[in-house]
Amino acid sequence: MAAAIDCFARLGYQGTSIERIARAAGVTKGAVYYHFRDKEDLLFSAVKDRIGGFEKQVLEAVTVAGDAQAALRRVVDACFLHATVSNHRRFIITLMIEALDTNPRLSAEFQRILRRMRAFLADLVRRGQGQGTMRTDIDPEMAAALIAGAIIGAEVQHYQDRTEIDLRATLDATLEALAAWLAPGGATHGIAASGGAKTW
Amino acid sequence: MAAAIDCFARLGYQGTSIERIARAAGVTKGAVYYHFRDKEDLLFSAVKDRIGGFEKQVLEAVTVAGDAQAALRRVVDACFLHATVSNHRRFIITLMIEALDTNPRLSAEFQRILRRMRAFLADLVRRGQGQGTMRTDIDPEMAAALIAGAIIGAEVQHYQDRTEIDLRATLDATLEALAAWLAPGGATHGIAASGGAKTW
DNA sequence: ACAAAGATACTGAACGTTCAGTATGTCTCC
DNA sequence: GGAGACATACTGAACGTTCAGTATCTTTGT
Repeated sequence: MAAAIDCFARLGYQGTSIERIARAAGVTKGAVYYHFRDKEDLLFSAVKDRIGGFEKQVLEAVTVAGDAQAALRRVVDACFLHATVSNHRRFIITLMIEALDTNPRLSAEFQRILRRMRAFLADLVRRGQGQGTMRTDIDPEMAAALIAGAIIGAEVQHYQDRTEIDLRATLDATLEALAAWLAPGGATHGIAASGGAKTW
Repeated sequence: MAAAIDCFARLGYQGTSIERIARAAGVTKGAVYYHFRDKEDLLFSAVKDRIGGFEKQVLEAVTVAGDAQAALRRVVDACFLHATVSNHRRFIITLMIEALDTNPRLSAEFQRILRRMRAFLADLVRRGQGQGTMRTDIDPEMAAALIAGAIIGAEVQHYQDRTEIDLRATLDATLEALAAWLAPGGATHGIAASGGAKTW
């Protein structure tokens, strides 16, 4: 299944043949079909088993903390980790885009994953707003979409151009930019931020 | 070729059969092979002819202006336009990701496209810094990567979840966030919602 | 003015290959 | 010796590609 995830992440679902996965795993096609009903079963098993596990790990590793800004940093760190040591993040992005109009069921699965991610990030922003460390005139849902988008955008560019886009540096800069935007005191219109503002 | 771009953008290169393109164009497979040497030729022609045209149009539409912030807004607007009225933006993103490990030549082409885009955005930031409307302690190249990433991330999420991610609103919020980050003197200014030029 | 000659745009039917899926054989360990 | 864990050989369908043939325009010679 690790071989499958790697192949799917790099070549896409349609670009990966069962035989290729089998060879990468050091077995033959028959072995694959012994463990999985068909190609789609292998795909979904990979998504639920590994990607679901990764997602859980990321979210759980963060809910412990108190400071919203620090938690945001840890989310980004977790994404960086799973984008570099394994191919889990690229798997999600690649398959997500490929599945859009070709596999409605898988696409719905990824929709749920991204929604959970955004809901989690929105909660994080709400927490920051409650703590007074984040602007209150920003919609948490929208902030979550921007944070998720910034991470995804950084990853996509990194996968496409590893020599020009250093993922670690780009994600750090992304965090900095998000912090500057989310920091209280920069309200454009509406409610002024509450006190205790501090950059970190 | 319009039919090919639409199919490629939605189903990917490997997910699109020549016959599907032909049917979408109201002809048969033979007609496609009369105009294009092979499937890859069709793909590259589509990239160079249409996507290159879009890119040119975006860059030209912006170089006229003086205000860097307004120019940034127009870049985003152009991306929005080509993401909604045609499928050009989705074509780029979909094919870019699919090509990474499956079509080195195409991947190099997209690498050049993204690099041009970032170089252009970096120049834009440099202009803003020269005008005193943007912070000078930010690396223009890095800012360009973040801007491009934010746009790409917004688009990806929109394609994946059109009901939750409104592209126009998300891009507007992205602009606002970028403006808050890029604004000189810490966080004092945002960008006014939609509307004409603004003094900074 | 008009027909012969050729270019252009396309059709429909093949062909070769790839690949998901299946059926059956083989080995190993309890 | 039988069941689990594979390997091997094969099938059917889809797909990229080629090609002979056809219809419609365009040019040219008389």
